[in-house]
Amino acid sequence: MTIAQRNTGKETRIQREKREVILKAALDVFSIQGLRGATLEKIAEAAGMSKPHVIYYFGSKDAIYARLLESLLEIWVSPLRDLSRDGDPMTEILTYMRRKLKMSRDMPRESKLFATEILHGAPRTKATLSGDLKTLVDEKAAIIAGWSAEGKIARLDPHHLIFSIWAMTQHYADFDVQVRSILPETGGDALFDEADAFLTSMFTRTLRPAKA
Amino acid sequence: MTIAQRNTGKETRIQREKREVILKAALDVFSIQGLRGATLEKIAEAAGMSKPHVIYYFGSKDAIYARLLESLLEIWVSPLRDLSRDGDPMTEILTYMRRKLKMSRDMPRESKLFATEILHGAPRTKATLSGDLKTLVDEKAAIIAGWSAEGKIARLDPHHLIFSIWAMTQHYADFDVQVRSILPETGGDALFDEADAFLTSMFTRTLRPAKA
DNA sequence: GTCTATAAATCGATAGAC
DNA sequence: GTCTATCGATTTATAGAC
Repeated sequence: MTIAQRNTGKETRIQREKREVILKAALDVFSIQGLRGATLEKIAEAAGMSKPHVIYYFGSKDAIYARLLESLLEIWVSPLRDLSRDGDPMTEILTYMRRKLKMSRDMPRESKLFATEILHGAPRTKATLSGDLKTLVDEKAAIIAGWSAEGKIARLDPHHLIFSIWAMTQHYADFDVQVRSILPETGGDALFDEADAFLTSMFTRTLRPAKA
Repeated sequence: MTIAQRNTGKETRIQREKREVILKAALDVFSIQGLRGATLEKIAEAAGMSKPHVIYYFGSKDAIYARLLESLLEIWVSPLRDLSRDGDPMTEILTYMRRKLKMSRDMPRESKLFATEILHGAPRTKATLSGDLKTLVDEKAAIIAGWSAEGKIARLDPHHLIFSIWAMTQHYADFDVQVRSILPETGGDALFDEADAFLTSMFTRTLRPAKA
């Protein structure tokens, strides 16, 4: 009997640490190979334990994948959640863009995992997308639309503005292989410094209200 | 013995049509399920023939996938190839963006196939990315840099400008499930009309040269 | 060329010893 | 809790009849 089956909600420190080692290893494998491309053997090897041991802690391969997605979702939307009606409009939006860009820099595997899930039709997350996520995006889009109406930023579709921030920041994580193949060798975080400068400039020009 | 093995280069009209039926079916399956998620059985079913028949025409599942990628690459970069030094800078770049957006609208499966390949590390295309594609992008980036230097468009990093066009146009194809989950029901091509308007506005403001 | 039947390999999950 | 050994299901690919 696996822990997953008889678990009553509590777990020891050892158990929690084991789970974290497995989740970390699984993220490495899933983010590059995808759900079907990843095998229990590769995950077990990356985690430094045997296949049955991995199953013992999570019950199934799908359960690991689902757990990863679930724990990722809240972190993933937190920058948008922090966008506040009370701040300076331009600062709020640029800060949101920068936080998303930093997440792409610091959590590329998480970004890829999420991208693969949506790319393949989001079978596990579709309900969340059209539920909680839509609610959050609509709420923040309304704030941005308000700023537009007040003339504090340019008039533009707030939903597509949010999409554009997602697209451009996540692009540097999801398609890093392509980006780095084309760009001259940029050591370390230089790529993201360049991206920050470019995106800051682009969104500043896009958002600046037309002269009255 | 399969056709793939004894093929000497020539093929009949019937054979070509069969291959195209299989490739079309394979694109449907691969683009949603990925390379490992797709099975020969699903491809055969979508193509209306038996599993061994599919193998008979292509030799292996991987060969179908590789062929799809290969035939996609040239079409995929053709809009960038057409960007001309001799045209009006703003028009050339906006036209490029629109052609990419139309490709996302009309060829979403191809976009997803390519996205998945790169996302998973581009094991089959990495050489092309850092070879032919890099050469092409560098060449077009130099044209854009020239326009910037002449003051015809704003000063900005031409490579990242090209990345931003890729990111934002392909986003509507690759992550359509997410986009459509969040946006109010927009029938048919309305989504892409909205995207066109938004991106035209965004890139116009970004590219407009600062007043002298 | 096209099929049914099946071989061969892979993989997720389980059994059971320790 | 952790392992080795292995089952059972899935899947790619082949054999061989027609």
